[in-house]
Amino acid sequence: MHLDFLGSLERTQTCGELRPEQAGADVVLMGWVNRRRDHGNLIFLDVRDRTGITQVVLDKELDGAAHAKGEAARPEYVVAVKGTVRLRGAGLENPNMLTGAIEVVATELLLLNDAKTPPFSPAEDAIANEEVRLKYRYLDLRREEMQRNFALRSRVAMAIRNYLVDEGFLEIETPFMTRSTPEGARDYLVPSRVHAGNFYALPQSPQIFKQILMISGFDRYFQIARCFRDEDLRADRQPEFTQIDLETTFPKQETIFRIVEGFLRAAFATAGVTIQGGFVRMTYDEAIRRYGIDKPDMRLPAMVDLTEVLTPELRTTLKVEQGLPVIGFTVPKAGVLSGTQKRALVEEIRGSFGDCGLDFLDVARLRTNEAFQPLAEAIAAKLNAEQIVFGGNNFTTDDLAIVITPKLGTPETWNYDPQWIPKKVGALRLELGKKFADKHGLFAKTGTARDYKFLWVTDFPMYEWDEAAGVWQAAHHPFTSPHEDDITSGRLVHDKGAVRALAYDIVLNGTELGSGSIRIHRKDVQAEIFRSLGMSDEEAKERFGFFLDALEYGTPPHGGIALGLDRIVMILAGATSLREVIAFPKTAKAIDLMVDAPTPVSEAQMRELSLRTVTRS
RNA sequence: GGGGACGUAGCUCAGUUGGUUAGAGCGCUGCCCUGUCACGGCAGAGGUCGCGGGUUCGAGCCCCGUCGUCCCCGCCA
Repeated sequence: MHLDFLGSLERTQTCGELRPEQAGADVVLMGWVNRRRDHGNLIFLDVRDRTGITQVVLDKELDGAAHAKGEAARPEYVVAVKGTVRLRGAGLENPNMLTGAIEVVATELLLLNDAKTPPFSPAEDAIANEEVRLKYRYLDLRREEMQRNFALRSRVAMAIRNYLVDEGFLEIETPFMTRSTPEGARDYLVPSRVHAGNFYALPQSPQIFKQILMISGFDRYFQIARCFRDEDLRADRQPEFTQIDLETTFPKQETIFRIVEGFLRAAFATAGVTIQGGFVRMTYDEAIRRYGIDKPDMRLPAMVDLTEVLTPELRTTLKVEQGLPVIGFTVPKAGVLSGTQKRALVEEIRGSFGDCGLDFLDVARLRTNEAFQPLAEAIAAKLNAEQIVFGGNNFTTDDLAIVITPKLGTPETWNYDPQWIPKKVGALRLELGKKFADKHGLFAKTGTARDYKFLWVTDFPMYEWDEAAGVWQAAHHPFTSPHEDDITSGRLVHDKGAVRALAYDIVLNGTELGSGSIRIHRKDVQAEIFRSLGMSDEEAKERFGFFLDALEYGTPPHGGIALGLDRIVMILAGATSLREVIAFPKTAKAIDLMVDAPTPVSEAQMRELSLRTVTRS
């Protein structure tokens, strides 16, 4: 195989831009062979780069040398084409291609590089399995969909940068090698060569640094920052991920909300999406009560409390214990279920609840039984009202309604934690929502604005009770400020369970996009929080001494937020895994299949770092 | 740490009750073809049925173990 050098040839156009207006022009295109169609004395080469595909014609009669090279060309060869743009003849246009009205008649073809037959073709729509894609990531990334995802990611990041810079934010970098910060995840550690037995930690977030930057008087900081957390992966969780991290001095919650809403509108605009209307606000308590989760997916109707609807008489008929809570929800457009389908669904729901003391009645079934008609109608009316509030369609027989109530002989569990029932039912709501997604179409990635339901969840509890350890833990991180009146009222000391944090999450379609808070800026309040978490002064000093020192030198009120860039892009790309928007992601076991990391290191490297491996039992 | 799905040709998959020589489409190789665009025609190559063990006269199929990928729970403020 003879390969050509580029010589003095320069690319004049990309493969996606030629139009009829350029007919007659002499051009030079460079790219990969997407497909080759060989008709003997006439060969078509589709040449691809990231902007698109252009059809190149190699005619033996017009140019025998170019044609001969075209015979040798194979998919994924890298070529340079010198030729003339020509309008395609009548009936020969390809309306499916942006460049389909023209073709380039080659006068010279250079084979710049050959290519082994790839394990899968970047030109095909069908995608290979995840393992092969990740091993040959460079080929997978050549696919049009992936090229589009990363172009989108670049535009989104740029839109956010521009917005924040315009709002007076400074982009400042913070260290990758630092010490453990107070997030709750496991750290990735970096051994120190100079200080045997000591380790840096990779940041789980730049939390403390950005607060220090506020103390330093930078007023407004942001960073598109890489963060590292050594926890098990999910489709929406990678061990290293990117946050849009920001902090400002003298903020109200509203200040943060306005900024975030502003850059999200800008970011979505670059993807061609106009965010309609406002961002819904909801307290944590309301989110749990109505959705059973702290990140509600509002594309589905909320749960409704039917406790009052079940009158004592109905409870007797239905054998539902008096006074116990009853929760209902609907799955829109699930369709009228056959008896068999209903029985299967019943079994499935029982299975998902397991032996946990919840039972359910389904309205569709009740409707067929005259004795239960009043209940069915009451429930339907109640669910209907709820749907109208959220702009959905009216409840019809196509909609599946599920009503959950504790069983007779309920275990203690639900009684001891008032959130237990709504959380359980909320999980079922999502499960069924996914199960019938094809029917209701509410999760479809159509790109229309109404598919994006934004939500601020506010007033998270400051503390959560750690049953195992028997102590109160910070629900957010220990620099989060409580509501001012929870401090002045004394609740901070006497009623920890009721203390609300000035913490907020931004949620989109059931995904937590970001989380932030107004921080503590006073040393006395900070000390009180540490004390309330059972942390001694010595311990606080040991872990955060430098930060407590900084707090004493004129710390302004400040607060901020961090949003997952990967998740934002994932949703905008219509993808269901972060791997689709991270160029070189890791597998569920945190392995990079392309570079094959992690690996053992040499004995010499280990010795230099004063490390030895031991077998963990 | 736990649960589930998957693993058969380069890729996507089929493979019946355990029974002859494990198939298809795409891709690949060679030849033919001047208007294709998922080109077409003819011919051909290509298999450690993830790996190890077991049951059996006989295992892609059954059993045990193990590895890998994916999804979920725990975990991740």
